[in-house]
Amino acid sequence: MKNPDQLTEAFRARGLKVTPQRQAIFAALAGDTSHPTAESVYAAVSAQMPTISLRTVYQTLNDLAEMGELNHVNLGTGSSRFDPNLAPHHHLVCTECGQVTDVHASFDGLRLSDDQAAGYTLAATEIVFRGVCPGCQHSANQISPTRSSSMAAEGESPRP
Amino acid sequence: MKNPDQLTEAFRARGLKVTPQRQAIFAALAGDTSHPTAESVYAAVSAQMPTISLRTVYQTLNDLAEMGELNHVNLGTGSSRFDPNLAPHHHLVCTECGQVTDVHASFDGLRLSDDQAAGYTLAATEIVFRGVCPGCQHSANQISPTRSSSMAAEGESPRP
DNA sequence: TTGTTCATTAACAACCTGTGCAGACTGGTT
DNA sequence: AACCAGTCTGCACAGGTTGTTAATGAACAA
Repeated sequence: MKNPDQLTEAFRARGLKVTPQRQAIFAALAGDTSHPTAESVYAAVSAQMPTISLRTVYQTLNDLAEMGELNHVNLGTGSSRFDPNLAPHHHLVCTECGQVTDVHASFDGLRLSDDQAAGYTLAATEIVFRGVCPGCQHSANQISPTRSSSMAAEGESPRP
Repeated sequence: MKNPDQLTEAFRARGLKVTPQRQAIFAALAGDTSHPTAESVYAAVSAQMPTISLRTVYQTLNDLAEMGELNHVNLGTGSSRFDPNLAPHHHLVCTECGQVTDVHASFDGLRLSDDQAAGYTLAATEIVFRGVCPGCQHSANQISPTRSSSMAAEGESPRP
């Protein structure tokens, strides 16, 4: 992800204003590798700027995604996640808690033949590995003898 | 997907009753390769059985998914889709209309090394190819000179 | 056949994620 | 300083999905 100053430039270059709210969001995203949801970005920014609205966070994240400064990923965990990591990579998703981990690996041979492509104009290929993260493996062993309810926590702390 | 009779058996085996509603849903799913949403299953079944409730459709689809007779897929098209195709396969998703097409191809070399797996216990690997389907390519050329609004139609006919 | 248990329906309400909107406000420029 | 396009906020609302409740009905075991 670009650093906050670069994002500031990118906004200015497009005639978009650089407000304190946006800067706070840029700062919250910088170096975040947790694939945050809009809610969790909101939580992080709210700590510094309690008056910011969730609406603004959504708006800014969408702007960033539209500008290509952020990837909008949907991994079936219930809410969209935003990935500041622009390098090509794939994801490992915990089926229990929804945690997402980057997989830095490139896979060759993922090209579709013409008839497999069924006439589609291909734009992107995403690979999602699903499994149980180390944390949930432990919880499963220690606490719950049966299968814990799947993806209840979304990998985030509960909202107030 | 198993045929309706096999699903009937599977339900009985679990002590679940086989009601006309459930049978109608089984029948609607058999041979459906369109990755229907709950709504569209509801629409199909309603044609035969107008009194069935959407709630029952959701219930039965979830039951089937829980039993492993159906895959619950979320491809970021706005609503969950249900895939009766149990054979290992991947998906091609239209970024414009949300249409989903199966890709019957197996890709080797998709194994993660231990450190790439980051301690996860891996269960599944999904590949999603995104692009524009033939239908949307035509519409884009013929009707709208600009980019049509993305995924508005969900690939289904509008609801009454 | 009967009885029990489970399923369905209807009509809501609730929930969650995400967006539309109106009006107040402000960054950046003149 | 003043202006205006662009922003922010708060609220309402929408879409998808699930929970509830009560009353009715039907499957299936005995």
